[in-house]
Amino acid sequence: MSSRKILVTSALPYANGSIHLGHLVEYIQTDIWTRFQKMQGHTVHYVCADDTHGTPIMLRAEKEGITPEALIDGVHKEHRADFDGFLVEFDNYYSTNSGENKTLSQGIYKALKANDKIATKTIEQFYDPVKNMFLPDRFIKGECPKCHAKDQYGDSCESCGATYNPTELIEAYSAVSGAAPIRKETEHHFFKLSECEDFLKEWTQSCTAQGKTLQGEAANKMGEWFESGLKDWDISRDAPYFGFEIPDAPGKYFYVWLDAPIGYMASFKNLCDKNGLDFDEYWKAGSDTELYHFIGKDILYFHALFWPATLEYSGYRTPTQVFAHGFLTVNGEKMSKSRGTFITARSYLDHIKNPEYLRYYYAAKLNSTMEDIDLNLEDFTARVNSDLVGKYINIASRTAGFINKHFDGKLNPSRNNAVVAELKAAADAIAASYVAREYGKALREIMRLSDLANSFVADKAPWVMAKQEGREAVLQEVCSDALEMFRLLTLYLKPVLPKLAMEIEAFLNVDAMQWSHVDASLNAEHTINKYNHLITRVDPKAIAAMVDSNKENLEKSEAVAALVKEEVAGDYINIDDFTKVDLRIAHIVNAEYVEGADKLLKLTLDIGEEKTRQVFAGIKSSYDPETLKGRKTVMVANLAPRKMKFGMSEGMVLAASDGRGGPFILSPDSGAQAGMAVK
RNA sequence: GGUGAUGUAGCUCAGUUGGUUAGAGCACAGCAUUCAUAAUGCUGGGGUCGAGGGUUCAAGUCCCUCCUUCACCA
Repeated sequence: MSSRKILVTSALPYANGSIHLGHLVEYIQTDIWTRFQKMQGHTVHYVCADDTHGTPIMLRAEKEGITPEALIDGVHKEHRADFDGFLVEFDNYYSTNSGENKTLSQGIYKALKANDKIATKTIEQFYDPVKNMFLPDRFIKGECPKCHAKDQYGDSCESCGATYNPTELIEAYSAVSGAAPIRKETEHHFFKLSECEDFLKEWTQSCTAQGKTLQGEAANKMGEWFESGLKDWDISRDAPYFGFEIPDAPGKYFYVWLDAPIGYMASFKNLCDKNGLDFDEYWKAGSDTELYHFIGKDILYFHALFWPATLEYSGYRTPTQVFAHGFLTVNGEKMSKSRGTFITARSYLDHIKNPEYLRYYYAAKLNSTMEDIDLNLEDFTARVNSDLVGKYINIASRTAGFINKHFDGKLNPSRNNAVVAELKAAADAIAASYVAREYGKALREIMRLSDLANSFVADKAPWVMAKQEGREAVLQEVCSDALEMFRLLTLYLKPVLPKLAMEIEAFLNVDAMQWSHVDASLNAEHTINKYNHLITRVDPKAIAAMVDSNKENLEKSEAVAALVKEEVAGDYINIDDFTKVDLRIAHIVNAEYVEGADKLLKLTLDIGEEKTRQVFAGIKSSYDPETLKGRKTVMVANLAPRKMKFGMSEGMVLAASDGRGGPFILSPDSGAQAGMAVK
């Protein structure tokens, strides 16, 4: 067999949250595929990385009071541990916030520019005047223009499902600062996707030696997008932004979706540098190596349009195939925090422990289409227990004892067992199913074969032979044949159950299984080790506990959210919203003018903490600093610190104003001491 | 709203280019078995294949209309 060179990727998880069972569909799907290809003897590299850039990460880090780098470092460790826990075996798991990625992204940008595929255009965008940043749609909230639900996101209404532009929101506000966003012009960089239509039309319909580039459904979807016309792709964002600066445009950064897929290349580059692989062999235009991307159907647009076009026009090879899968539902419904079905990888590992149950179940459900798959928890228990424990493991469990006890572990199989022959004959069909990502089909066939094996044992009834004089040879033969069947079934299941397969290799005393070992056999005189029970049944109680614990985490916040929703019917907030604001009595230790500032005074406030707080307050028009010194007032103590032109502002003092005048700062009655909470 | 998908036994799903009485696993019932961490074998009950129309000697499969559920809409 000729060895192919294959590079495989899974989509990069965003470094903003934990891995959950929905993510795992893809990683398990990809991992099974790569493990299968490796068993075939091909050279396979499976790379992935954390997707680390963008506004949400920048803001979350700020909220937690850490640097974005510290945030993504922590998440990276967590993600790695989760993937390890589910036996997802990356050859390299990297980060998009890497030197390699920066170099590649900038290089690709320059190449696109040299190819006249970059344009600049001034656009108008929402801007947060308090936070001094442009706001992505999802950070603008307001009242739905259709159903008038409050607090809806800038792109669509969760209440009535309407979609609209953020400009249509009523009383829009920034989700970051709460300020009313203003519209502001800014220059953005665009990738001229509209000029790539001919190439993309051809690419999306193309076919390689390995099959069609896109699944049928995906190609249909492309057709739909072509029909509505390709628009240029906005690839820049303004500072502040956590990402890579665009080489010739200070203050402009690459949009996270530009450098994320390049992260595939960067992760591989990093692997090449570690292992002495040839990067160019895999990525140069016209490379005869193979490149496969596993993705969710939601990001098809990025991987079937932007990505191949980016590669094509920057002088790299394009993907061999893009494989999109559907989403996960749990018990037939979208994963839900309140139902406890929003299950994190960690929570599964804590409660169910064995990752191979889930790998098996997903595999049993997976096919090559973009259909959603359902994790039905009752079905999960029944299926894993019946298939894995009842059928498959049972074959060894019911025959190994005889070999260990009566023959000291020594085998003596028959020469031409019909069932063994049928199992071997199925190898090609099973392999074809794995290649085609029809894992469900592969497993159905494997379970059919398991039934045959059990049937064979039942038919021969070795337990009867064990009690009869002079039938030792037949007993040994029957049990040896059964174990040979078990060996073959294990080999077929190895891509799905790698850890169990390793344990069985040790039990059977054989080398690490390769697909070609189908043709081998457990020979006479081969000795197996003592059989220890290999897996136990799923405990329904553990499932219930897992669901409960996921509910628990969220009950509070969900309940509160539900409450808020009800109570906020008018223009009210509830007490929980109010208590989020930490108001304190502040003693004004010092107040001074700020050079260069028209409206600000710099206040030094004592709120009973070790250090005083520095706050910039826009009250210069009403107060002489000298008159403020020594006064007491009220400040918001838990407002996120904000970097201003003149330094950090670590809070906000309260002041009243409207058209009739102001601002007037507040004063507490005598007796209030610095640091007292106001509520 | 537009588009794409989806709807087959109580549950989870197979059903290749239309071709005998629509299949599997689980669950359920009966029998057998007792080697196997209650596992296994055999048998059985259970479906007007979302609804209605049409094409055809023949439709779960092709065409039309409607309904359900889901996703996507950069």
